[in-house]
Amino acid sequence: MDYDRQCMSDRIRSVLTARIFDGTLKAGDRLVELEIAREFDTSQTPVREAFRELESLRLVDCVPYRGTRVREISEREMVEAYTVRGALEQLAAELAAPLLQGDVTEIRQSLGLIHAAAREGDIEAYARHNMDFHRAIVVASDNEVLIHSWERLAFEARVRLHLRRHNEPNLSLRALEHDPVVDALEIGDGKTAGRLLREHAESCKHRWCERVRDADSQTDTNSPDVQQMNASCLS
Amino acid sequence: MDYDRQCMSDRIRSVLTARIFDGTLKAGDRLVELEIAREFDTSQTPVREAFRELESLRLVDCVPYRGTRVREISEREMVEAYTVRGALEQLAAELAAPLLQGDVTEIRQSLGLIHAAAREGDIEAYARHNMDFHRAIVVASDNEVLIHSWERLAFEARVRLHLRRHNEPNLSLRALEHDPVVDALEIGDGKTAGRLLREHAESCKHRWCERVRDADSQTDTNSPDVQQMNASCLS
DNA sequence: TGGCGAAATATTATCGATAATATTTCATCG
DNA sequence: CGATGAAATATTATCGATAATATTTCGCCA
Repeated sequence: MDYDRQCMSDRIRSVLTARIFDGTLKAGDRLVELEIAREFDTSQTPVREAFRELESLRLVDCVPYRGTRVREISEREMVEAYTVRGALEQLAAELAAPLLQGDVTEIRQSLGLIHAAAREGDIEAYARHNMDFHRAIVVASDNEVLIHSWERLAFEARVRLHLRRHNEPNLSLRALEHDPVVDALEIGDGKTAGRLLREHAESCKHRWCERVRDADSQTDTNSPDVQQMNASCLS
Repeated sequence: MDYDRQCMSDRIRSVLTARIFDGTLKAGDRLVELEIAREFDTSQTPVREAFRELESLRLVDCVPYRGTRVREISEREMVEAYTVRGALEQLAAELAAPLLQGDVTEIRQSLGLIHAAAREGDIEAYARHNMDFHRAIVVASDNEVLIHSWERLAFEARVRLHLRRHNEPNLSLRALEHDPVVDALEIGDGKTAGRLLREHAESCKHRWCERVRDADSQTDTNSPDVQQMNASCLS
């Protein structure tokens, strides 16, 4: 049997997800069912199903009889997500440390790629490898529910949003925060690794807040709205 | 405008959710689209949309061209969920404590109802008020992302499953674990409240594990499969 | 008797059309 | 002019039917 079978609705969902992640679809953009149906040369039905899934991933908002739009990610939600992420990754590190038994080769490999991307100033690559790094730790916890909860934060979108906000002045400096985490995991010290990861999340959050404040004060007179800000970030 | 508008698919979703929670639909049960469509006197389309939402709530499993079933909740997943729940509620307490400013009236009210239900041996009421208690703390964190992550654990189903596993020998004793949490919150000690909540989740997890072990050793010869176990628990 | 494969059956995935609802346009009136 | 509301338009929600796929039944043969 063909288990890789893909329904039309699944294809549509992945394409739309990718577009939201890569910024082709910006926060607030309207998604019209028949338009997308035409694009995929299909009927309305699979498009609607795709929308429902995107909605439960919190990537879009559906309002009955009024349509579907790419969800705004408010500054507040961003901060909240960092907080939750910190707690989940702390737990992940604590669970992962005894399971890894000192074998952090995979995680250290991601770390190497992070540093390389930082040196070259490649923001896209940095974001990707950064996600891989954090995901590797979460997956190492071997707790499916935790992995699922973490994935649902859809941090990928948020990380890219974050890095594009302004050109990160010092990507390499930021990358260095990851090193002691791996060192702690290697010697099986989950508590320390967890604490460091949580602090890392907090420091990312604070950097984000500072930037938003800076950006707001610059454009204070004519554009104080978060909605606009997010739209431009994702583009 | 009528913002309470309910689509057919939403109605179907809520009814099916309720049936899964209250045990009318048991783990493993098949859900046939046209059967449900007939029952609600509607077409297949809204039923399918409802299924998609239930799937993203992890209440059912959909396999392309093979149908939809109520999801099994394995023993392992149960344990994993307790672990994640502990971490999320710990964070919630830490965030909530400074915001509550000593006002724990609502939380203490839930606690009273928990004790009352425990005294009367009313398992349904205990489960309900227990959820209200924990939710009240999570909501008090005022972190939407955290609240959402916690709700998604769909702990309601799991708590009922847990309590019905066998008649809880001492509901009142168990209820007492909640009291020091509220005391800590009242004096603004979020760290302690959080630690206690996490320990509470751990102790629930361990009680659960012991029971599963007991039940397994009893029926060891003819029914060692978790699948069957969960099915009967939900009934 | 038991395994194999083709028809029969059951069910899901998708379609094209229509009903229900929201939004826009625009003529009318004060 | 600006407000108002009815028609026109756009879009979503649902329908009934069909195509695609999986499962079952059952006759056939070794």
